[in-house]
Amino acid sequence: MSASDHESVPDPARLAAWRALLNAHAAAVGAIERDLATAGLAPLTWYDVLFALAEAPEGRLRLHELADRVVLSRSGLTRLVDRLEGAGLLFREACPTDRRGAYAVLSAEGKAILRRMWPAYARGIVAYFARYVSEEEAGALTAVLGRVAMGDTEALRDEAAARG
Amino acid sequence: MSASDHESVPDPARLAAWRALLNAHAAAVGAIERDLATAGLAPLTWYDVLFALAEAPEGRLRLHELADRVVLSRSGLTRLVDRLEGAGLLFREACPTDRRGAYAVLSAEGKAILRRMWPAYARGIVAYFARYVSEEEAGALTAVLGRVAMGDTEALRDEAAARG
DNA sequence: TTGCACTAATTGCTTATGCAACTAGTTCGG
DNA sequence: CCGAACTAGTTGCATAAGCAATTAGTGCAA
Repeated sequence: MSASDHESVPDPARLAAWRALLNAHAAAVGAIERDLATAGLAPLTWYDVLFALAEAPEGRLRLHELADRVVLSRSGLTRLVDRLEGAGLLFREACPTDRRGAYAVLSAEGKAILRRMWPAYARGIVAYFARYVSEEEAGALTAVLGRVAMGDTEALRDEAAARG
Repeated sequence: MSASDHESVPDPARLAAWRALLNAHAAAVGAIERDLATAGLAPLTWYDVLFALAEAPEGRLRLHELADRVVLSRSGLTRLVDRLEGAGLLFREACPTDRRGAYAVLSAEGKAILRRMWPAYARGIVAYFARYVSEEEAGALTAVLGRVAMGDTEALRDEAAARG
């Protein structure tokens, strides 16, 4: 490492991994998205939102929490929730303790759509991703990519800790 | 595995890996894209195209090849090339052996932009991705995700082989 | 209690992307 | 040589996503 680099340039191995991540994501997501559309089903982003709600207690989440989980900007989430609400898959509910806020609440129809989408989505995950990944590799991927996904949050916490 | 599953549902380990892939990609790409925009630089897709051209012999590639490399639809690529051509970073050139076709050719200014973007992009890759990945993990990621990225092509070849 | 800095969500605007349809050109069988 | 099937690239249309600005509400500090 030269003095001027400050570790700011990735080495070839990590760079190759980065390019592989971009290509794998684009190929797999693109293919799954196409299959879902062909089958007349909702797009992946809809599934992500409905799934996040289904996982949450009482099937409800504040909009900003939802934005974090599906990794979408606030404005993007507002409009995505608009579309889902228009389709009857969820509804907004005012937050009693904070009058600015709203919950997104999964509706019965939303749950039904979630169940209906899963088989097709699962087939896509297997056909375009899981098929190429061994059990051990899956564990490794989860560990590494989990750290990458947490990056933002972690960095913020680190900075806060350094400051405070 | 039940008889009706036909391996069409991913096991928990691979499913977790899939979700980690989605989240890691969204977080890292989003952060890098934001940093580039803040620095007044071109978006990632521009870099990808210019880079693909820079790698190709004579800095030129047929448009459909370019579409494959950057994993974009044909129409998407047409418009992306429009924007890059408008910015003077590349130009179209008619293909002498196929009058339907065109090359995208990297311009001198395109090369310059590519060089100018790299430091910022590299910093982003390190800060939001490489930082969380060890050398061995990088190798494993490249291998696994490389297979995933190749998926499409491979599947088509397999089918062709099975048919022929 | 009043004012100020902050957060939650939405909206206007701009840009990016895909599908389907189209034009143009190639290729191959008969 | 001719037409049918295919490929290259572009365009119309619809949709998705982000930033910046806006509205509304919270909470802390003097």
